[in-house]
Amino acid sequence: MAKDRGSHPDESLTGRLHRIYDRLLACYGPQHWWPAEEPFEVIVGAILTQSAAWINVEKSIEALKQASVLSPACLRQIPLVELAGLIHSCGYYNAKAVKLKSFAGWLGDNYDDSLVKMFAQDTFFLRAQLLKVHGIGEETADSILLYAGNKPIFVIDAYTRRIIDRHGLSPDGNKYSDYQKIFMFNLARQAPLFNEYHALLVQVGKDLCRKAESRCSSCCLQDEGRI
DNA sequence: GGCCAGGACACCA
DNA sequence: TGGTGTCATGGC
Repeated sequence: MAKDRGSHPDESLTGRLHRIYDRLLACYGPQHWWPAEEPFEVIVGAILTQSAAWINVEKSIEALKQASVLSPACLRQIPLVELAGLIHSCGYYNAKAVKLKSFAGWLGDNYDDSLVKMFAQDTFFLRAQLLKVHGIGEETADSILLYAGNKPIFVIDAYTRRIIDRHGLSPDGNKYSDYQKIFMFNLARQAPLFNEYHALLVQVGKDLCRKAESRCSSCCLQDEGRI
């Protein structure tokens, strides 16, 4: 699967993934993701955080709470322009308002606004259904399944790709699913593990971006290979 | 003032 | 199938 195992060619990919995880956990500690009070808030956050900084997403979610519209029924009912105004801070507000309404409409039509019913579906069937909803792509669908539904699906984002590439673990293909298979096929399929692992990858990815360099002498993974 | 942030979609070749 | 433009604010 991987082209290159970096500086530990004899070690299994599973072993390397576990070692990276252990280093990150020791360095950053538990991340306690997703930062939300309930599953529906996780889903709204997953849509709003698309290409946006989380700090700005938090402002939008707080605005939705203050306006008492953080529910599927209210999101369907509120005028589009008004909804866009509430989520102004996270950018792409017009597009994201449409996306929120699309999900709320789909949830009402298919599951009577019940996330319990929704998550009772087979995980991969549900993933396929979510991908048909306007505004929900692979990363957002997987974030919903993992962080709102506690399903063992690994989330791949730009940070994860960057870390994998820099460790010489790049898959043969460049598709989302190619990167996802690295984790799904080489780690135990446990939601708590996938939850913490992805959160830690985002954290170290942010650190690397702040340091604005591909090789980071102070990074806790520096002796793990090509970071 | 420029770049980037926990993407997705529409359009085109 | 892959590349490109668009959506857009806020912080550094």
